[in-house]
Amino acid sequence: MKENTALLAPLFTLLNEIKPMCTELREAIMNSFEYVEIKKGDVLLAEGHICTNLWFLVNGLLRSFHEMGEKEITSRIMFTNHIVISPGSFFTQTPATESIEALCNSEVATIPFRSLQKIYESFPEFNLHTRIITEQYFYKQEQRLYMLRKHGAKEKYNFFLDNYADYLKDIPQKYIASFLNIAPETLSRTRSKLSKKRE
Amino acid sequence: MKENTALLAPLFTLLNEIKPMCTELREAIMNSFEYVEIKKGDVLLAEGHICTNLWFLVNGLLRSFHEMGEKEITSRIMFTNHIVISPGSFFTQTPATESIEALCNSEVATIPFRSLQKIYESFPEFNLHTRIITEQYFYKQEQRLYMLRKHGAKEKYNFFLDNYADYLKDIPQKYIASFLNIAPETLSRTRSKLSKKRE
DNA sequence: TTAATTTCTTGACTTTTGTCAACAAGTTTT
DNA sequence: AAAACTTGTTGACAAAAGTCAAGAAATTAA
Repeated sequence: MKENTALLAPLFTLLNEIKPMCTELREAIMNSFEYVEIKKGDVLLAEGHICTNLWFLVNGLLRSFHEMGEKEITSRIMFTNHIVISPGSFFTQTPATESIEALCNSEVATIPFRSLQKIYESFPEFNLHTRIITEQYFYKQEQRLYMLRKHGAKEKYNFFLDNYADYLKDIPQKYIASFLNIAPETLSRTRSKLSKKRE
Repeated sequence: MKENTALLAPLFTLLNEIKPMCTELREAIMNSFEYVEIKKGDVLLAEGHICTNLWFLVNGLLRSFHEMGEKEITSRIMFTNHIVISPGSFFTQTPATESIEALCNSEVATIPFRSLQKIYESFPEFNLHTRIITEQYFYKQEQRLYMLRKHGAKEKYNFFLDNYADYLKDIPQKYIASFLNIAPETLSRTRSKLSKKRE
């Protein structure tokens, strides 16, 4: 598990910025994570299953999605250094209403829910770190809500450009469209209008 | 401050269900809250100000909103026993991008950010409680995101009925409309169609 | 590399929702 | 209680986005 040290460095930076952790806690965390390589299209979590693991996305791109009628809605797009769970399912250990899959070959470090609970029991001070992290993700979600309330495909797509520009080429457009809650055709037209303006 | 005992009972029920708290912690919390009565239309937090307080809504109805172009968007509707903050502003103590106001005469118990931090310092175990609560609110927010992705005014309004039926009469329709991200006229028409179907 | 499959683009058309405006119904205020 | 103001309803129309379909472009598989 020594190799975890390097892979999890960004995670530990994050945690130590919140509050430096004692050696024992660091090791407990380190030893609870397992490194996994996943391929494009691999499903980390399938709808109906319990999200028993938390993933730290060491490198790559994931999306969560769920069925809406006949169509598939992309609910989140997660990139390198993201902490990934299906919130409702992980927090309460009940079946997930969404799936999570890899958009490209990715590397993740994963920790089971049970291991995380044991860490909480052994190191109550770790609750501080996860409280802060949850607050941060909470706030990001607020911003996503704000985006969905924007009227106009143009404005929604601009929000996407502002926040996900680096990953633009790696995300199929149909997923971006459903993430923005617009039809793929509408996104296509919006993009072509925007590029004409730039000429 | 004795009277706080009764007013905060629902809050303590919530906290004790997560994990029973020691007497000292209970008292520290109790003594940090201040009881305030607010009137319909009172503004608890104004856009641009820092959200320095957390409120526990003992009784009443609040909404958060922000300007979008020329219009006002209602972002949240909060009722009795809700914990109320402006997330981004409270967590990071930076100016809020939204306002919070009372939709009817309400009673709140309020605790300053600083007092809360002192409690965290004196009782690190309290992080567990707020972590769990943040997780719960996080999940509720996911459901709101799910709602906004629903197509059709009808479906959005039905979501509202499912989740806020009890408060329907106390919330002006124009606020419901902006909460659902539809024009007030559209909501009015949707409602009349629905009531015709029921005949 | 070619064939097969998937994704993206574009056009024509439909549906939904937004906008503006006038009026009705409620609330407040005086 | 009447006047002033706000909120909700309804109609006519405009704008935006969704749907269906066909073909182009790009990916993936053979």
